Amino acid sequence: MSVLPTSSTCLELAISIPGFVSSRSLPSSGDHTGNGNSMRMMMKDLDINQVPRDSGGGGGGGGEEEWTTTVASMEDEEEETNNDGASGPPRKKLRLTTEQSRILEETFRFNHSLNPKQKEDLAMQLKLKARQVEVWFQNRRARSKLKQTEIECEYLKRWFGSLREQNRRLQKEVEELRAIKVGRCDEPLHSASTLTMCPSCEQVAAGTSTTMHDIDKGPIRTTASATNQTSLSSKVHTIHNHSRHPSAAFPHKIH
DNA sequence: GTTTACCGGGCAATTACTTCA
DNA sequence: CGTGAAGTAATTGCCCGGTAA
Repeated sequence: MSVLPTSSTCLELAISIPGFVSSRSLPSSGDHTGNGNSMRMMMKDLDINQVPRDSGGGGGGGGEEEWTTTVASMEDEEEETNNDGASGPPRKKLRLTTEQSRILEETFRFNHSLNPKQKEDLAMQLKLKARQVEVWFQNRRARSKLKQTEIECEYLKRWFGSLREQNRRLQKEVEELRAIKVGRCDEPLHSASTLTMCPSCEQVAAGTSTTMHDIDKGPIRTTASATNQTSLSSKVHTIHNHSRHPSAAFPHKIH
């Protein structure tokens, strides 16, 4: 795992987390209604599979116009119209009805991809083409993944920020300890009354002939810094422990 | 058993259309 | 009314696994 700030002043991250799998399609009950379009759709519950037969005229007539379903016929028309050159008619875009969207979302909750039979059945139920159902699921998976990525990115940004803050505090503490060490240059180095080790380092030291940790090489605790809430060594240990698997602690998962 | 060609499905990137503020 | 932003349906191109020859 590496979290590399692209710049020191910016929180943009270049992240690579070995073994971290980003939101492998799981049934979702969360965000599927989250797109802002549902409100628009509610307000304008128009069956956009249908277009006015007289596309040129009318002008705001609206409700009384005669509508004709284009979905089923669009493909047929495609084959005809595609022949007449590169500049064919402008691509018409389907807008799903609220009911179609609801059913698609409902299906997506239980199944993030469909087999051909399911696709065909759903298409028939929704009066859409199988290809349209397929495209919807494809786009829906992409949206789901995007949302998950955004959440993870947000989390990593916060994590990076707290690590940076932690690092800043530790750097400061190191400076303080260095200052203390320099100030005591004259004193004997084996002053056990003023320098102690953290328990784990003490164990290691007991098995060796080490009598003193260099501040740059290993943890050291002074009576002065011990009066602070946490020692440098314990902080280092904390960071070791906490920093190892940040991705394991992702609080939110989109399903 | 291995290689090759073909096919279908999924995905990323992109385009294009629609709606709204 | 024109415009930009946002949302999303649709397209394109590539990759990969399965399968038959």
